[in-house]
Amino acid sequence: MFKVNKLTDYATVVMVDLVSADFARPSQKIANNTGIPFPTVNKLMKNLLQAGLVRSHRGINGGYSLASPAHKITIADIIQAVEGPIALTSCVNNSLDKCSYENFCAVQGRWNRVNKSVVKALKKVTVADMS
Amino acid sequence: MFKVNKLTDYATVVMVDLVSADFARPSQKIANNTGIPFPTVNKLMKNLLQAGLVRSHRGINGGYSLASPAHKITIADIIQAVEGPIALTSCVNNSLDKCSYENFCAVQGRWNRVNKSVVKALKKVTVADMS
DNA sequence: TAATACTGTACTTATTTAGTACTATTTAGG
DNA sequence: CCTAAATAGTACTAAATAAGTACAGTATTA
Repeated sequence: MFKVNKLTDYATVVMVDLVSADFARPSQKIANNTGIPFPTVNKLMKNLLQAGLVRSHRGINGGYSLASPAHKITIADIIQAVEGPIALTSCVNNSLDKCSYENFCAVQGRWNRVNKSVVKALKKVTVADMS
Repeated sequence: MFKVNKLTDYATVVMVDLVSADFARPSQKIANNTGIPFPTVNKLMKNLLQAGLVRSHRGINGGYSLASPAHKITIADIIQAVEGPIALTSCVNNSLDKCSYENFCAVQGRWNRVNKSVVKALKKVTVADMS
């Protein structure tokens, strides 16, 4: 089936949970709020942090908070944070894979258009829309 | 990474190849034209046939041909033929999966909007556009 | 300085995808 | 009516990916 990773799904739930956080919210609290297992939340937060979607605060009273306003963070951002660049096929420009048929392929480059179109759709929906 | 199956990618290549077929074109010829392994083409054709995207003719001089004009077959059609219903997450209406968090999930139903938007984008590009 | 909470890495298991093989069935043409 | 060409259907194996878990390390604040 054509779908996003489960982790990406979880990530949107986490992000939506953080919308209501006035201060830093620890992973454990996020896990409790959302029902996502604690270790999984931990794993997720690392990705979201590296992508700059959340800010972290260590030590007592530490935790995570959104790095930008909810209406500025898009589904495309979250997918990219968790799964890396969006590339529907390996022949799309920013793909990490390499297509072995590249040299004689009849649809060479055509997927770029599809990819762009999908990314555009994913950029239209924000965390604010999801909550 | 967020991407379609390799088989879906292959399927578009096959469909594009069939655009130039005046008569039924056998799997073996399609395999030669595209570089996709023969057994894989065979597997693919079954999916495309069941979805009604191609027509088949058995026996000598048999093969496959497009069931509709190239500009009426979309990328969304091909993805659905190969991968089943498009459901970005298991909480999307037409998903075959079942979400275990459904009852208390904060983003319940919100993915439907994203899904619709993506499907719309995928319906805009046709086999004719890819060739 | 002790408790809390993030950081980073590595590992195991489960699931999905990709590729292959084989048998049955249909059809055109000699 | 028989044979060769080609699809139809099922089942299996292996490889790749995703999901979940564990644990040792580092920073911060009370």
